[in-house]
Formats: sequence, C-alpha cells, structure tokens
Amino acid sequence: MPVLGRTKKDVLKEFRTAELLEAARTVFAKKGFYAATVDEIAAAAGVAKGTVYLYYRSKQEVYWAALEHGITELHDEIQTRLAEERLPEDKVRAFIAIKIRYFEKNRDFFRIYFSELGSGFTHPAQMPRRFEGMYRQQARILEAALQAGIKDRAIRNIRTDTAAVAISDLIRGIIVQRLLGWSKKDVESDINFVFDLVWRGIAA
Amino acid sequence: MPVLGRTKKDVLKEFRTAELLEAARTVFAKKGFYAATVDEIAAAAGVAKGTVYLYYRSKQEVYWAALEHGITELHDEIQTRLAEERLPEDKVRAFIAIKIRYFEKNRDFFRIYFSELGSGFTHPAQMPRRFEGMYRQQARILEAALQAGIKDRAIRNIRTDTAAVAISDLIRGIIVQRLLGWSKKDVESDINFVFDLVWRGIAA
DNA sequence: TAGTAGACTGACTGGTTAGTCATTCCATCG
DNA sequence: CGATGGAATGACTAACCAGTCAGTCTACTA
Repeated sequence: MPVLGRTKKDVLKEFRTAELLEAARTVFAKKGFYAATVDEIAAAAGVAKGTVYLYYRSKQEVYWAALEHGITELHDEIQTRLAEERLPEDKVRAFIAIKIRYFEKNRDFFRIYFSELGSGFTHPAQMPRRFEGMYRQQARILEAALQAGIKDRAIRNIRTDTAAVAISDLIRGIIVQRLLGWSKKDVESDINFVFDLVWRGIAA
Repeated sequence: MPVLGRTKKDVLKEFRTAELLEAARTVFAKKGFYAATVDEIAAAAGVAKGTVYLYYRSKQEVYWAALEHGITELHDEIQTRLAEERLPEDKVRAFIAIKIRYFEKNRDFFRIYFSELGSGFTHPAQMPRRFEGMYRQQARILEAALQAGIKDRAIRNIRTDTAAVAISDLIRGIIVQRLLGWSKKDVESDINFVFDLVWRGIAA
C-alpha cells in the first residue's frame, strides 16, 4: 500500500537509480564514454547487465543521466548562493568559488562534464539540445551579475556574454591543472588567483 | 638512383603520409576518435584500408600523427613570431593572435586538439607523455614572456605558470565559442577582447 | 503454504570494425 | 618484351560489446 505517495516500488527505483548513477559516474570518468562497457557499470553497481536496461533504455541514456544529475546539482547551488550575495564583486567571487569547490569534491563528475563539453560541443549532433542550454544557463547567471555590476559602475563596460564564458573557461582551466597535479596550491589560493585576475580584468 | 638523398620511395612515402594525415584530420574531426573508422579515413585519402597499415601501425598511431603534426606546426609558429617581438606586451598579444588565427584557419585540427586535451588529459594513461609535454611547452614560451615582463615591471608579480595556462584557456574558450557560432564578432575583435581582458588582469 | 507479480539474471545474438595477408597491379629495367 | 619486387588491394577473421529475453528468484499475499 502506498504511504505518503511513495510505494515500495518507488523506493527501490530510487535506490537503484542512485546506485547506477554513482557507478556510471565512476566508470565513465575512468574510461570515457566509448571505452566504458555496460557490463562494467553494472558490475560496479552490483547488478547484472540486464538490470541496467530496466532503468535506462541505452548506454547513452545512462551517460546523459549521470551528466544531467551533476549539472543540475551544480546549477542549483550556483543559483542559490548567488542570490544570497548583493555586490556584483561578491557574486563573481562566489561563482568562482562554488565551481572550483564543486569540481574539487566531484572529480569524477568533472571528467565526464569536461569530456562531454569537449566531444559534445565539437560534435554537436550527438548531444541533446538541453545540455547546451544547461551549460549556457550557468554562464547567464554570472552574466546577470556582470550586467548589474556595469549598471552600478563597479564593472567597466564589456561584452558580458563573452566575459561570462571567459570566466567559466578560466575556472575550467584551473580545475584541469589541479586534476593533473600541476597546481600545488590549495583550493582557496587558486580561487583567489582566478578572482584576482578576473576582477582586475573587468573592474571599472 | 637516389638524387639529393631523396629516392622515389621517399617521395611517395611523403605524399601518402600527407594525404593520409589530411584525411585523418578531416574524419577524426567530424566523428571523433572512436566513431571514425579506418575505412573512412582510407576512403577519404583515396586508398584501400590495407594501405593505411603500410604507413601506420594502428588507428591510434594515425590519430597521434595527425595531432602531432598540428601541434608542431602551431608550436613552431608561436616560437618564431614571439622571438620577433621585444615588448612583453607585444609578445602576449602575438601569442593570443597566433593561436586564435591558427585554429580559425584549422578548425578540423582544433576539434581533434580540443577533444584530445579533453579525453587525453582526463584519461591520461591513454595519451603518450610527449603530448602532455608539447602542450606545456607552448605555455612555457608564453611564461617566459610573462617573466620578462615582471622583471622590467610591465607586469605585476603573479604566478606566471598558472597565468600562462589561464591565458591559453581563455583563448581556447573563445575558439569554442566561435566554432559553435556563439561569437558573431570578427576574429580581430575577439583577439582584442582577450588581450584587453588579459592585459588589465596582469599589467602592473 | 501455494500462488503470483515483477525484479533480476546472464547466456546469447547480431552488428560492427581493427587489423591481416594472399593476391593483384604496375613501374622499372635488363 | 618478360622478369622482378615492392606498393596496393579488399575479402576475411577474430574480438568485442550493446541490447535482448527466456528463465529464475524473491517477497508478498490470500
């Protein structure tokens, strides 16, 4: 009998989905989309291959689900935190800090995210439109902050769309350096470095 | 009989290699490493599949050869041009301009380069060490210019290694935007934008 | 306890493709 | 012209893997 609208079936489904997403994230991060096999993902989740297909229609769908989960989580965090800040300067700093910290904590997800925005963007036909949208939405939250900053003269008059993407690129570059072990600095120091560079670049 | 050290065999080998690299670049750019087939590359080069294996030992090797060819060309161009400039400011500008223009002219190559630095860097075991080296070498040329700038006080005292990579990231981001059709500006305008942002960020 | 729904399994199939190699082709030369 | 050897060919093989489905297991119910 359903209690609070959640049947046993729902609970199970949620559990399996979470297990599978976690497994998918790990395996796809280690091997990339093509080299990862559905058998490996199933094994990592502790189920047989057939079970994966009870929850997802294809390997591709598992991949997108893993990607979407992370993007959504990150997006929500950015939106929430930036709404709490008043000054454009603080918003920009928060944006940088959240993304670096999020990827630092979710390195596996970053590998997928980054690969996808590599191969997905360079071979656009293979990626559903909605991911392109989700990616740009992040930049747009930042862009709004930049525009507000220009309005009250904290930021000089620049192309906000390009600047927003540029800031995201700087962040992504720093994460890559950290992942490769090129950056020996602690997270806060890297956050400060990016913010410092950015703020001097755009401040009025 | 060999004339000037180049036998007929050498000429043929050079011709086939060039044909194959050009074909590989096109096909890999369109499909990515995994989705591209050796048959397609052979067809694009106007030869049969077996012929590919007379010149390269594996699909992977063809891919690396295509990647290496472009990186080397770009690297040489950067090195030559930067040596011609005296002022750090001009060197930085030249670095930005060369890379953006090179990728603008070689969009196919950029797709490979970018994908590889995506999947290759995030799955490092699959990429030979020398590519990591080649990539960092580029940044080091720029880094030397930054250090010179700090020495004669044109540039403030920053972490030059991180800054060099950050500048490369900004450039890469701009190219992606251009490839996706997000940037409607002409090349020169984008070059100026990046330089402007960078220079304000790092100038003393 | 016997019956049942439906979650789970994993051996199997069909399609794909990297890499091979026996054969053909052809430019050169005596 | 006929012989020779290296380049080129493309049919073939062996391996791989996404996706399927007939059968098994299990937790609940009557």
